[in-house]
Amino acid sequence: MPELPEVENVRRSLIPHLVGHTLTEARLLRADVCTTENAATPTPADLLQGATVRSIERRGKQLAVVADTGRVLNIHLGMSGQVLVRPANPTPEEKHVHAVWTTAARSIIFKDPRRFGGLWTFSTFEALLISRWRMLGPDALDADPLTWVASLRRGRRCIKATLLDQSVVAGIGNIYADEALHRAGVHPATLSHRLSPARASALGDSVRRVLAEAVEAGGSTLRDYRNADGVSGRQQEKHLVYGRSGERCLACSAPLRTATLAQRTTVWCPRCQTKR
DNA sequence: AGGATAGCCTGCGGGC
DNA sequence: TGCCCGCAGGCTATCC
Repeated sequence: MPELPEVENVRRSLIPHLVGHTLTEARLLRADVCTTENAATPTPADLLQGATVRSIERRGKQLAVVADTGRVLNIHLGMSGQVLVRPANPTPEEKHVHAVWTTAARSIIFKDPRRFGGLWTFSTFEALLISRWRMLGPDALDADPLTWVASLRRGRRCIKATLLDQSVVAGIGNIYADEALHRAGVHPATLSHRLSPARASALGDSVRRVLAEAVEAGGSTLRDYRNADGVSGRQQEKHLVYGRSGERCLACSAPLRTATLAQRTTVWCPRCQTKR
């Protein structure tokens, strides 16, 4: 569920708790959620114990906590991952907490029931860029759309699959793919190579608009998503198609259609969204 | 090599 | 009440 807007809100909410703060302790409670560069067992130092946080970066749906030592902790939330701020004093038993960091003022926990997410440690930011982030396309919000909009027209698969492909453009998940397609009037089953340059450009604009709007609304909370301070998002109230299977289109009142596309539940309006 | 598919994992809601 | 099943889905590995 956490897509670009949710991850960006986690990033922003973490900054006051982490940037400029020293991590006095880093504890890994479940070793298999964390991977190091050389596949060795992660040490507390790998997890930034003793370091001061310099910045928190994001690319697509992934975060990178950069320490003043140059070390980097890459966090991917997957489906159910959360980074949450807790009081400094010992927290009551909480399920599915896999890592805990301590600062002078707070504890920060990584919690992930479904464990589709994880942690990756790197000795430098460059090491992250040439390994895990090498397969990510440009960030859907931060990058110039000219760098990726033309790529939406490549391939023989449907445009929904292309939007979800993180190597084309990074940050779009199932929710915002459907929302952007509806806003652009593009049918999700349109073959990517059949998309006209003008429609690809319009779709790129829709992607950016819906993501920017969602960031400002604090992301979408369907069930679990919260920012690091535990605050829910409000963008789910603005969804035009996602989660509205069987209901009527808010733009034209035609019954919305639902099908599985690219192995994802896909909702669209058969009247507003066309293949050409 | 691009693209489709299976599998990972847990919680929840519906049906019986 | 309780059990079972289906569903949610980001990403990697594997296959075609």
